[in-house]
Amino acid sequence: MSEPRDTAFTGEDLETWAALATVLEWLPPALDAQLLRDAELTHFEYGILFALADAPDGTLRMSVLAGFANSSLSRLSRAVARLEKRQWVRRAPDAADGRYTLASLTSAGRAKVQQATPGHVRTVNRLVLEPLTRPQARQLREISRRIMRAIRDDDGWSPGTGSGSAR
Amino acid sequence: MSEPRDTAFTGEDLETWAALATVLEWLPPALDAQLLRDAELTHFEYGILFALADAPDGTLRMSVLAGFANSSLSRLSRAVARLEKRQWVRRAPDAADGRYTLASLTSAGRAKVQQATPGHVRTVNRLVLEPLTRPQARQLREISRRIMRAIRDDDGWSPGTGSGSAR
DNA sequence: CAATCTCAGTTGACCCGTCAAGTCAATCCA
DNA sequence: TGGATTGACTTGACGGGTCAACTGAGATTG
Repeated sequence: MSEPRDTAFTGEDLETWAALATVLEWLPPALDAQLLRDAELTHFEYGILFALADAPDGTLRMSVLAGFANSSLSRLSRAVARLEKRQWVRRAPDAADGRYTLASLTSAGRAKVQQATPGHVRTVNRLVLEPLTRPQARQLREISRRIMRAIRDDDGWSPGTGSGSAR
Repeated sequence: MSEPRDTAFTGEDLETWAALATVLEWLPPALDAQLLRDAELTHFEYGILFALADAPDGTLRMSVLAGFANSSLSRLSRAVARLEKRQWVRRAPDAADGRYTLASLTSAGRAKVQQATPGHVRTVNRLVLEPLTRPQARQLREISRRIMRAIRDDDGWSPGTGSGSAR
């Protein structure tokens, strides 16, 4: 009941893609909206604080943090600058090797994550997990992983490592 | 094997969410990258041209187009201005009612969509559809719809209709 | 022990999106 | 008929992201 997957979508595939595309478009803003409203934090900034909160001493090298946040170094640099201005993060050169920069959560920053987390978790549950049956959640995990793998294998494309890299 | 879904993720839910979050972060840039490389078009701009190409006379009111593109009117206005500068779209006030603006595909614009479509379709197939089994694709459609519904019902939140709208 | 290289991180220029304030045509009353 | 209103865009100011320099610390090498 369906055609070779190439230069045109079959009706079924088209609907699948349209549905996923809509989620891709709506979910991130919806998540951002909740965090912004309740904690004045973008999802990306929340992710930074959350990663730091889980790290020993609440401290991580910028480049490692960029890995956790799936972010280019330059994006991270600007985001951490914002968080620093709000006193939730501090930066200092690594005493052991001055090439690295260590980002650390302040205690105000730790308080912020703790305050922001429950609402965010509830939102993810409400918008993503609760609408699904258990088997669907399990499928979603597997589906997502397959798509991730496809993207990673596609052409060596992966989230920017930063800026440089002239090949 | 799992807990009440509230202030903390169970391991399983955490993995599901982490996997989906990664797709949310990687897939749109991957799609954009292909279109940008092969057609110098963002996914959003492509969507505009595509919607116009499907419309009678290749013409649509800006506000209707905004609906198709899931976009605020102001975002659309800027994007169409870019497409107009590249001669793929023309704008003119609706002769029948000067409050409306009609956006029309030029013939160069129609050629552009036709040239860009096959590569884009192939990319969506490669990154999303082909990695999945048929039942998974079907599940993904249902899962996406459930999430869409949850977002829409959440609090009346829906993609911005534009800017105005106090309240 | 300099000249060079490498690599982490920062920053300037620019692009795109949002929000809020215009603009302007049509319509609605008074 | 003319002054407010409504609704469809458009636009200025601004925030945040990317890319491509740039900076500066440590490793490498002659």
